[in-house]
Amino acid sequence: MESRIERIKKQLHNAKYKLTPQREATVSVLLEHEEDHLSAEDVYLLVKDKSPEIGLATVYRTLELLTELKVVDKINFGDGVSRFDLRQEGAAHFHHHLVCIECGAVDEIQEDLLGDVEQIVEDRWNFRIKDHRLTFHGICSRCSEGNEEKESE
Amino acid sequence: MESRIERIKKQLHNAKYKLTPQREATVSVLLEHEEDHLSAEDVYLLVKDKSPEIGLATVYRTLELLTELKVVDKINFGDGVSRFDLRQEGAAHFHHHLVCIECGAVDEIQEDLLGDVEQIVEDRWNFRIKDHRLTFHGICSRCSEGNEEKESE
DNA sequence: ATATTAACGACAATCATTACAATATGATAA
DNA sequence: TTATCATATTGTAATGATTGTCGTTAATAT
Ligand SMILES: [Zn+2]
Ligand SMILES: [Zn+2]
Ligand SMILES: [Zn+2]
Ligand SMILES: [Zn+2]
Repeated sequence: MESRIERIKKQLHNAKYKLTPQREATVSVLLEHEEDHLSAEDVYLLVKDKSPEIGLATVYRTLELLTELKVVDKINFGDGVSRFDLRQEGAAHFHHHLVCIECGAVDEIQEDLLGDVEQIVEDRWNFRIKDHRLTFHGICSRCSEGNEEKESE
Repeated sequence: MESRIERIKKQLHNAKYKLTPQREATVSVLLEHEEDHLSAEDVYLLVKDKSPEIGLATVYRTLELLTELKVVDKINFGDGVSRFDLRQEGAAHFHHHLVCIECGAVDEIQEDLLGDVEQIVEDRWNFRIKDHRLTFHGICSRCSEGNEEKESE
């Protein structure tokens, strides 16, 4: 079976784009950091390790392109920077996020969970849903476990 | 019964802040545009009509303060600016949004709808939810009605 | 080899947001 | 009243993320 990067290459070709060395380096950084939520600057710094001559503008352009092709999703957690998240292969919808207001950790929820809600929205508001963004802000399991004793204060 | 602005004034006082004329002008602009989703710049321009001497920095600080007090919620629809939305009085949670990718309209969903989902997230992920952001992107009712005939093309 | 064109890299420009320094306002104490 | 202190404001400078420009490069077609 072909690799993930091969399939992304095909997606690019279908849309008449090439997988240049810079684009390949960028995609491979994203693949190596699938768990993370990197900003453009983060990606740039990581890509520079492989391809020191790459320019920041190219990274921005590549991320924009990948967003357009829905290879990545662009998301904003409210801290002034856009972050880029590889879309699960074949996933119809973007996954959800848990942002901890204590430690800043960002966890993912791959389960859809919104099926019923989306049905209601489509029906009651007559709105044709194409995409969504769902983020919960709160206290992650690690932070609340560590501080259980403080509850009684 | 006291007015909305009176109650906001009390909230400020409880937190040891004053409702200065500039803050009052800003809040009143927000009240007059409850349906809209204004950026800081938008608010600034509107407030200047009432108080031409107000500074942009003051508007930013006031919006930050109101966000802290949960009088307004700060939201980002992915177009590079933060927008500010008066929180429904007494609402436990922030309302949801429908963003039309055709015409750009932003509609609101005041219903909670997420009760079950939040219960699942709290239980399965052991995450203590404090707030959320839910936005659907798609085609609004007005845009899909107007273009029904195009479906058959 | 020459022309064409997509893609690059370096750097300038833009735009939202924040930081700063000087001034004003308002309450409190001498 | 006058001095003092804290808070809030203003205009402006600085910052930081993102986008635009432009001359160059690299791959492809003629
Ligand atoms: Zn945490
Ligand atoms: Zn994610
Ligand atoms: Zn529309
Ligand atoms: Zn709203």
